Amino acid sequence: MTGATETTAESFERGGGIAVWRRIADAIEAEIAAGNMAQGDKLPTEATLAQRFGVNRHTVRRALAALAADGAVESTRGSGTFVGSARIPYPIGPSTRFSAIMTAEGHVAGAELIGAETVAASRVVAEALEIEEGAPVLQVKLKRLSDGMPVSLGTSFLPLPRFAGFPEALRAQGAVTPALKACGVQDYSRRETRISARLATGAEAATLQLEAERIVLMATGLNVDDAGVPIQFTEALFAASRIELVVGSGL
Amino acid sequence: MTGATETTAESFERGGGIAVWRRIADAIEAEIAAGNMAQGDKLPTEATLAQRFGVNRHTVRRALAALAADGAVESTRGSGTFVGSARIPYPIGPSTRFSAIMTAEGHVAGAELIGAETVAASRVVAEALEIEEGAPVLQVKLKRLSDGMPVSLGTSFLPLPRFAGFPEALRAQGAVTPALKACGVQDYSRRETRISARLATGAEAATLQLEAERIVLMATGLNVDDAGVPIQFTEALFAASRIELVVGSGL
DNA sequence: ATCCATTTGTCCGTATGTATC
DNA sequence: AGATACATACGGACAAATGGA
Repeated sequence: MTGATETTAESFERGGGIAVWRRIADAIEAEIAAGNMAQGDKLPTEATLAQRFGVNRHTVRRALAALAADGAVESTRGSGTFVGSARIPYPIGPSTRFSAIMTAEGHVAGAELIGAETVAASRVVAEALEIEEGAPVLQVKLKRLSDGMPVSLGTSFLPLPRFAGFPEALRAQGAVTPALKACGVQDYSRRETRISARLATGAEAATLQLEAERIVLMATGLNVDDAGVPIQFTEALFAASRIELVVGSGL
Repeated sequence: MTGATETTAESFERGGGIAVWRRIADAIEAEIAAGNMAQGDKLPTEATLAQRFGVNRHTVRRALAALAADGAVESTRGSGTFVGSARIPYPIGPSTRFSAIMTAEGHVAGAELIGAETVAASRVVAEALEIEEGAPVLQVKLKRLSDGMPVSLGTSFLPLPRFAGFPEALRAQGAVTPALKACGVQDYSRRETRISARLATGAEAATLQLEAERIVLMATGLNVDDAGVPIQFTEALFAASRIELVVGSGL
């Protein structure tokens, strides 16, 4: 941050078209991108930055919040603000297997069943699974971990009665693929994935161990068995600061 | 918003574990998701919401900012805050042609060349294009429009001297595919795409006609010609509020 | 075309809570 | 225990854009 210090004393005045906090955010980001700061380096304190840029501490906070949203920096109360770390690549394709992906990347994969209940299929779910609206479906929520850190929060809908035994099998096996196999699905593949991005809700941020106001990538998709029959409509949430989705190649 | 009004008078007190602004954001979002409000409907004013939830106007503003980041709501100064609109699906695959996608969706496509200059290849670009670091490459920036509204902001790197005539061809043709054809590329395909999400920088927000602090989807990828030779390393930015990326099927 | 009330946008200052060191 | 540092919320002031009178 030393480079920007001297030059910015006069340049951050109010009313210059672009908001002051935005210019400060861009300045800090540029400093990081320039390679002046490495992963994990501690930024100056908010008070210091405020003095440096000649603004109120809240104006600096707004800039830091923008950078923290996508993981460029990470703030820890009582400790400080630090330069964020790189994202784990996460392949998306016809055959996406969480455990396989993570172990291939050198991480320890894990899945934790948060909840399983029978609900009536909404219009969207019914259309995807090619069943009637209102028909009973199994809603499964699970959290996926990499090295103990939650990376994804998934909500799946599976048709009943075919997958009535799925939750128990998942609990016993600890992973989705073998649990599906226990329900008679030899193999399955992803037909379509839709990717969007938004901010995490309060509950989502809590389960993903994210601070508030963090960006999540939302991937919704449909899995079909080897006969082409829809078996699972999924919505997976990824912390944008930890994950990067990879599409293509021979996946 | 009428449903939440009566029940929330007492429930938004400070110090309840989750931040007040976050609970307000979730409450408003739930109202919208419940279908009580349609696209384009006007929300109550910030002052009204503040009074309703029994908090300061700034606390409401923080909640609305979170909802505005991903397009759930849209605020206009002097006018008010409105429920946002749906996203346009954007297929990503081996053969992604912007014009074709947009016209198929019933929109009028357009591309505007923002800038073209010769730069030295960075490490990342050089690796992707399989050339030497520091070798001259053509950097092309272009804005893509759908119905006059900017939807994507792309930065491409093309090897030189092969594509020296690309900018002129693009200006003449108005679209990428024919411009590449003018450079001798009969056909090309996408080898890999990496998708991440972050907040737009000040400059990006300006060119995309986005308010500050909006989420963008970033898709970086490599295009290769029919001989498998890398011809274009691209980074495309999409406004998350306007676009939803679609992967898969027979694309 | 002008004025004016309304409404959102930006920034400052202050107070307090809470986690870390 | 105390100092430090980030998190949340309040209040005030003014700017800028809108829209109706």
